[in-house]
Amino acid sequence: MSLGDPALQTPGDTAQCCPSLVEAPLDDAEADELATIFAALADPVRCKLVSLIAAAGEACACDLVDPVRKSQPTVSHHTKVLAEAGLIRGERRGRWVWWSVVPERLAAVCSALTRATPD
Amino acid sequence: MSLGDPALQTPGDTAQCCPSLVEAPLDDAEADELATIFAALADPVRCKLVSLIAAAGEACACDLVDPVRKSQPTVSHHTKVLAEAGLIRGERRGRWVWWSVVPERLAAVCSALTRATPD
DNA sequence: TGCCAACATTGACGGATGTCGATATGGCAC
DNA sequence: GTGCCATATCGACATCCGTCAATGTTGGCA
Repeated sequence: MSLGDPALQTPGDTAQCCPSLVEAPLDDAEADELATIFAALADPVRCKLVSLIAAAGEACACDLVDPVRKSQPTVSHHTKVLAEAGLIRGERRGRWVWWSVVPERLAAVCSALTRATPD
Repeated sequence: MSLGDPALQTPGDTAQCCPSLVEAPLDDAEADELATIFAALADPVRCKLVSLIAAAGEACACDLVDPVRKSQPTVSHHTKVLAEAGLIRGERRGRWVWWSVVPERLAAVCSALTRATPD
């Protein structure tokens, strides 16, 4: 149970929406949830991976190792973190895994940042 | 030089805008810049602080310690991290410091997340 | 069946980060 | 001036996290 289970499909219980950062004070659980999502983006290698995948539409994992100049296990670790945050999604095709962004998830994070912000 | 200098005013060289995460592959500097901003939000205490300040419009530092149940030095550390990321801004009034969010900065982060995202 | 390629997992290491007590700084009131 | 209060900084500690070599697992191909 290595490739199939944890990160490849979008987790069923991960709502696309997330609590608003600016509407009302967060409780502990909401703060943890938001912090986890932001933590997934709080690494330059992972930012690069998202940008590579987003710019290409989708990207094979084997094409991500060279651009970020990290080892294959390191890249695999980072894609797992991003996938568990619901930001990217992987699909197995033969021996390869193709990654794509989850635009609704990115939009939900965006919404959490600005909802009810007084301009 | 404790209160005035580093974090209280918005740093002049911190642009409100930030590189897009999804338009094109990021170079090293852009990835570092974005990751730093997200890292500022990648802690549940800091998420709570932003939500408290945003919900109140502005908030005195002395009113932030109790809600997050952390020590005063810890809260001061977190507000400094948020201010250095340009997400909040502090203003000294007498003995107190009043914090407010920088909505343009939040909007810029939001924009980086969704710009050119195919929906 | 056996081999190989792509990807995931494990274990270990070093550096970064959250936390707090103690202390320093700055400002107001007396 | 002295004393007090709000906030920032420092130093130390424990924990978390990014990284890689080694290894495991899965899928295609001969």
